[in-house]
Parts: sequence; structure tokens; C-alpha cells
Amino acid sequence: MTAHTRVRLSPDERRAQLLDLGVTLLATRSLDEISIDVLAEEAGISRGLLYHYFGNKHAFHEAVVRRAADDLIAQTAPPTEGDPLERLQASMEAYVDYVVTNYAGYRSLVKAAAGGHEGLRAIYDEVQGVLVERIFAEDEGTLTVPDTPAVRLVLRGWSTMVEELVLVWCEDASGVTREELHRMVTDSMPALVAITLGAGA
Amino acid sequence: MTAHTRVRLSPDERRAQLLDLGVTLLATRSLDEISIDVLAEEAGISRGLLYHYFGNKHAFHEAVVRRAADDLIAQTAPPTEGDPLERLQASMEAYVDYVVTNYAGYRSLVKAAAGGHEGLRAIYDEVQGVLVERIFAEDEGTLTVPDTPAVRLVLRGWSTMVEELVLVWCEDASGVTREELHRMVTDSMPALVAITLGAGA
DNA sequence: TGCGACTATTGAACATTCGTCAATAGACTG
DNA sequence: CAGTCTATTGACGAATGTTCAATAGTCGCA
Repeated sequence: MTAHTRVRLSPDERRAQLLDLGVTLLATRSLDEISIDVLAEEAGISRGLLYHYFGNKHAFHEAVVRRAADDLIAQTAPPTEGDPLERLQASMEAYVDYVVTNYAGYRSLVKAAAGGHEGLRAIYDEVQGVLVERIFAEDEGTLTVPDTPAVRLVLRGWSTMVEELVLVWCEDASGVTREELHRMVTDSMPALVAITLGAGA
Repeated sequence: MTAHTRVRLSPDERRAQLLDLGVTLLATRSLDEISIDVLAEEAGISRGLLYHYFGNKHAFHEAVVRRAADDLIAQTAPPTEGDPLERLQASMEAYVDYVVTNYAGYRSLVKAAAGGHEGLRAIYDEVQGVLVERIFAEDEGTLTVPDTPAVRLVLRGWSTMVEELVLVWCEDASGVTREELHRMVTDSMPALVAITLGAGA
């Protein structure tokens, strides 16, 4: 169908093109549905070229997920001004907004991380770690979140819960307003920390 | 290596053997590492026989996960006696015990459900639904858990959080005792419901 | 303008795994 | 022991991941 005049790009350009395409496709198909054939066809290149740039399918998938994860972290960065509680709320709001607007892609990302091998899981854990770390960074005595093993554990659980809540809400809000969701998500954090500290006493 | 004298079993026996083997292998490898070849070799049968019984790889995987899910539901059934709160606690304790003793297999199950196609996800949702439904069933006014969309949403989130907490704790308890974990898991439920009801007012 | 070097890119060949189907062989009946 | 039923096999084809020697754009230079 399409003309096959060979197009030659610089390595950086080609790499960027393939990565962008990968992230784009992630919003339509799941990660393991992005076969080498599909991607090569979509990009208008041969399969061999993809191997030249990324080595193998798994490494390519990792690169795509890494890029998507970086986008998420950048776009949900909390503001540098305001008191800790406000910054937390702003950060959570940014997170909800991100998931709502990038729903399909984010769903694929989570799915890929949960179902994939070590490397993908590591990237996901890294994202979750950054999100949780912000809690401690933003807390300057106001929220009084001590850094104990139990607190770290419960914050990880909270993080996973937030993700699930937002994703399920996106699929089917069914009578729950965005404000309710938002309060649910933010208020639960200090509550869970309080429970954890109470249990540890 | 092994002798190849063809062994003929009744369909029920063969089916049970293959399903049992699938669940057993699930504790060692992830679901998509259980290829038809691996399973056929391990079971001492030909690939064709597996297709005869289950149609295709995906259907077989679904059958294995379904079986593992049924095991989980059966083994974490709450006691029929005692007051609601006690039954909830007993049920949660049974859940933690189950995950601790069947850690590898449970991890594979969750991974498979999260990363897999519609059918696998449906089975997982079914399990989560049963667990949440127990909350309502066990609540006879004592816990005062009203059945609203927001509460159902938060309970789903709570369920996911519990799963994450237990799994992470299994990997690395790191200073968190089993009692702390247990209290964290049970106390969080009413707390989250209270927050949700407060937010909904 | 033409030659040569560099390297981005290709396409054919191979390996592995999923899936199909006609042929085979174990068990039971009379 | 012959015949029937059906559990089981093994060879074949299709799809997908992976490798690598050959091809062809592009740039520098006489």
C-alpha cells in the first residue's frame, strides 16, 4: 500500500519516533499486543531495525514503559509553594487528572507492570516510590508522618488503593462525584497513618 | 528418557490431573511461562491432548486460575458463628494465612489476573466481589456499613490495599509484626468507610 | 561532478511456540 | 477373539521473536 522508499533518519530521531509510537499504541492495545510486526508496520520500518535499536522485544517494552512512567512523574509533580497539606492535595489532584485524561494508556501501563517481568515491575515500583517519597518530602511537621517500617508499608498500600480507586472510578463513576473521590483519596492517607501508629504502640 | 507407553485415563481423571499440575506449576512459574510444551512434558502427554481437553492455551489458563480462585474462596470462608466483628477478623486472618502459606501461587494468580485478558480479570473481580460481599453479609448492624456506591468503591479499594499489604509484607516483613499487619488490615476497613460516609455528607 | 567511506536499513533465513487433524492404540462388549 | 468406541498421538502449518549478511542513503573530498 504505502510507498517503500527507504527513509533514513538520525539514530536519535528514529529512537524518539519509535518510542513515541510505542507510547501512543499503548493507549489502544495492551503491551503484549504490540508485536514487533505491528510496530514495524505502523512505523513503516522493517522488523530488523527495531532489533538494531532496542536489542529485543522485552527491552523495547521496557523503554516504552520507562518513558510513560517519566511522563507521569513529571506531570504530577507537586507545586513548590504553599503549605504541605495544600501541596499534597494539589499533587493528588494532578494525579487524578492525569489518570482521567490518560486513562487507557495508564491502564496499559499498570497492566504491563503487574503482569510483566522484573524490569517492568521495577519501573512501576520506582514510580510508586517517588509518589510515596513526596509524602515525606512534603511533610514538614504539619502532617506528622514519622518514617517507620509500618508507615512505609501502609503508605505503599494506600498508594495501590488510590490507583485502584481512580481506575475503577474512571471505568464507572456510578454516582460518586469527583469531589467525593478526591476527598476519599486524600483523607484516607492521614487516617491510615494514624491507624498504623496506633497499632504499633 | 521416560518410557512412552501410552497411558489411558478417563476424561475426568485426565482433566483433574492437568488442572492439578497447572496449579502446582503456578507456584513455580508465572502463568505465561506455563507453555503447552512445558505442561505436556511435565504431565507426560502430547500437546494435542491438552488441546483436546481445553481447546486452547488461554482456556486452559482460565481453568487453572478458576481452580486456584475457588481454593482461595473456600479456604477463607468466614465462620458461621460468632458476632459480625469476630467473623470479619477471623475471615481476614484466614486470608492472611492463606497468602502466607500459598505465597508464590497467590502471587502468580494476582499477576495473571492483572496482566491477562478479560476472562482472567473477570475471575479475579469475582473473587474480590465475594470478599467484599462478605463484609455486607457479616454486617448485621454492628459495623454499620451502608450499601452506597461510594462505600462499594472504597471497599474495593480497601480490598486491593489489603492484598498489596499482605503480599509486600510476605516479601519483606522488615520490622512489622504479624499482629501489626493484622490490625492494619482490619482496622482500616471501618476507618475508610467512615471517611467515605463523612465525605458523602 | 564523481568516488569512496560510513552506517542506517533491509529482507531472507532460522527458532520457538500455538493450534489442527487424520491416524493410532488401549479398553470394553458380545 | 473380533469389533467398536474413544483417549491419545505425532506430523504438519501458521504466527511471532531473533539474527545477520547484504543493500542503499548521505556526507566528505578531489
